[in-house]
Amino acid sequence: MRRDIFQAIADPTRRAIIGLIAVQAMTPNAIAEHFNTSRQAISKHLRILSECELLQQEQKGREIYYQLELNKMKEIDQWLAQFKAIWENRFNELDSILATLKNKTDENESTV
Amino acid sequence: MRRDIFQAIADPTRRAIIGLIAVQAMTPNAIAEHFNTSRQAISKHLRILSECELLQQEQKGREIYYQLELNKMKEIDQWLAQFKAIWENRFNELDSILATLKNKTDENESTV
DNA sequence: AAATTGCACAACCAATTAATTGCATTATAT
DNA sequence: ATATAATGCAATTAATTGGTTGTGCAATTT
Repeated sequence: MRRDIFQAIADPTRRAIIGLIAVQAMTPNAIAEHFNTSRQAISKHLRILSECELLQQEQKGREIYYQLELNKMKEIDQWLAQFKAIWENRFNELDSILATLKNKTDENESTV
Repeated sequence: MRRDIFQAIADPTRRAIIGLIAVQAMTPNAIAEHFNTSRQAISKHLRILSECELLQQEQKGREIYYQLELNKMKEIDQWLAQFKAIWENRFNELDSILATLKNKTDENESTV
């Protein structure tokens, strides 16, 4: 059982669940109403998300309200950060290339 | 065959490959040297990444240089944006709560 | 107290995955 | 021309996944 956040968000149903409970806490039944699978299947997804520490849960009588643990989501952002660094860097490089080209053009124009 | 970027990054080996070729273009053999699996296994991962449009490739003789298509990586960032919006919002809420508390305290202090 | 509701867990099953081994193909070196 | 190197593709296999149905348990409702 690999069980990390990247595997958690690999499944489209789980991503949809994450989207739902990011906004407000919901019970498994309420979540299941948004999909055309069984409540048990949703329960399984919730267990996986839970094992990845992506869920906060609050028991209220026989109902359990699940909500997204937003802090855990930041781990994805942290992984992405290294690539963001690269693409912003490339963008800057492109920028300076364009600037150089523009200067060249300006020089040529001024000599015409 | 689901084949989206989230499924692509679910596999730890693929994430490692992505990390490698983000910096510089590499051939399958060169990539495979970083792992203790067969070259064919890496080739398969590359195909999956390619099907997700995560790769740029450049043929040089019999070698193929693969590099990461950074723009595609931004799709993950775009998906994350909705949650970022929420967590920044929560942070602001917390901020204002703290501010309110502080004001209350100040008031109390001033009355003492 | 009995029926119902909300939930988790277990057993099972089909589909998918990631890996391996064994080719085939094209480009380079001898 | 022939051997070798770099790569992709196909078949096979074991493990994992995502789903289903069935069961049990605790909290409500009647």
